[in-house]
Amino acid sequence: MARYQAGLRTEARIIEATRALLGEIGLEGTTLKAICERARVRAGSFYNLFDSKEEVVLKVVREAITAVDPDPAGETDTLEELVGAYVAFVTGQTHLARIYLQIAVAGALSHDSVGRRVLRGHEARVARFRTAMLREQTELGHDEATRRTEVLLAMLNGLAFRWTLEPDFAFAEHARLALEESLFG
Amino acid sequence: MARYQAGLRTEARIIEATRALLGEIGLEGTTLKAICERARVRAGSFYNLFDSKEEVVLKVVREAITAVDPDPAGETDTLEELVGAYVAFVTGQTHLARIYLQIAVAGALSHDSVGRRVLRGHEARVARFRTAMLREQTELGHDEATRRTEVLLAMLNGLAFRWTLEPDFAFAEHARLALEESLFG
DNA sequence: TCATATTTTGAGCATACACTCTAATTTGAG
DNA sequence: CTCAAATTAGAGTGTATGCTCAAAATATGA
Repeated sequence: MARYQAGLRTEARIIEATRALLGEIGLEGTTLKAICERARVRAGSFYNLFDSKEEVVLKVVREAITAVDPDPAGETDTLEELVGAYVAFVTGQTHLARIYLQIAVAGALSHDSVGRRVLRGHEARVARFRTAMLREQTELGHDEATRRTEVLLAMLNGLAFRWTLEPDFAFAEHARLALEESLFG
Repeated sequence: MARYQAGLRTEARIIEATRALLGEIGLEGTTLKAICERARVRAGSFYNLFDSKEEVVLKVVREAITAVDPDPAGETDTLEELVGAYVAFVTGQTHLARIYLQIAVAGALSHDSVGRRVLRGHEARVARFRTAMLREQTELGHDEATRRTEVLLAMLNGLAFRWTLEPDFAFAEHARLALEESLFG
């Protein structure tokens, strides 16, 4: 399995091309031909490195699902920091954010394992946000905190969704202000 | 253009089949073959009634986009009624709700006119929710009401999105309770 | 430099797709 | 009942897709 440098570089180019296509054009437009053209590679080279188109796509999709939860090791986050991290991800990693939203809605229907993965990621996020919320509002019960966390995350996802429709939408501002004044603070 | 009954029934079957497939399997799985099988029709019959597959799909998609804003004539709605209508749509018209979310995220990227249509629908909804909000909280300025409306709608879309991942999710309850306690009341 | 492993090529394959065409059947108004 | 119009069937077309394969080109360690 020892590999040459050329192969590793090609693999990286293919992954990058797939990520860009998924984010810019979507699942439908991410064909093998498109990936190969963007990565400047012939089909044969592609299949020397990957078993199938699905393999790269899923690799990138998993990357996107994971990336929605940045710094998963962090234990001392405040709610504000967590929201800030989410905003930073969406506005920074545009491609991955778009892929995440697409997959979560469309991919969940078709590919079952992807749907489960998205759900697991969401549940982990709920747990992390809830911990932060309970630290700041100790009077809340576990269930009540869960409920509010779900609503907060729904709001963030909804704002990301809104920003997908119109890139000029002031995503960060809406998220920040809504957090400040609402029931979540 | 006078039509026979048989043709009208077939057309309805095709539309219904397309709607079901889009809602259950998604855009990717909604092939001509699948539509024809579900509608019990051969390809020839399909093309006797529609110019292209895209025509039916767009017809159903437009239907979904419009349906997200039920009772658009209503003038005396309260915020609570508007939220209730949204919840009723999502939980009642499952197929259309799923299609709407899919299209808004994925379709908006590919088919530009669809993206614009979704955005227009959203803006109309913002206007209607804002009117209701201003009626109940007269101290709010126009901009502040717009901002809060965007957040409220983002929350509703996000909860719908969440419910897409897990049909057992208590969508209606979360929406109702969040409205009651939050900054929107 | 040589030998071997890896990578690249590009023509080509099978399949699934959206769509067409003509002949046959069914409909419904007169 | 008649007959033109509407509908249907289903084999068939062209194209795009994901993918294969054998041979050529290139990289790496000794």
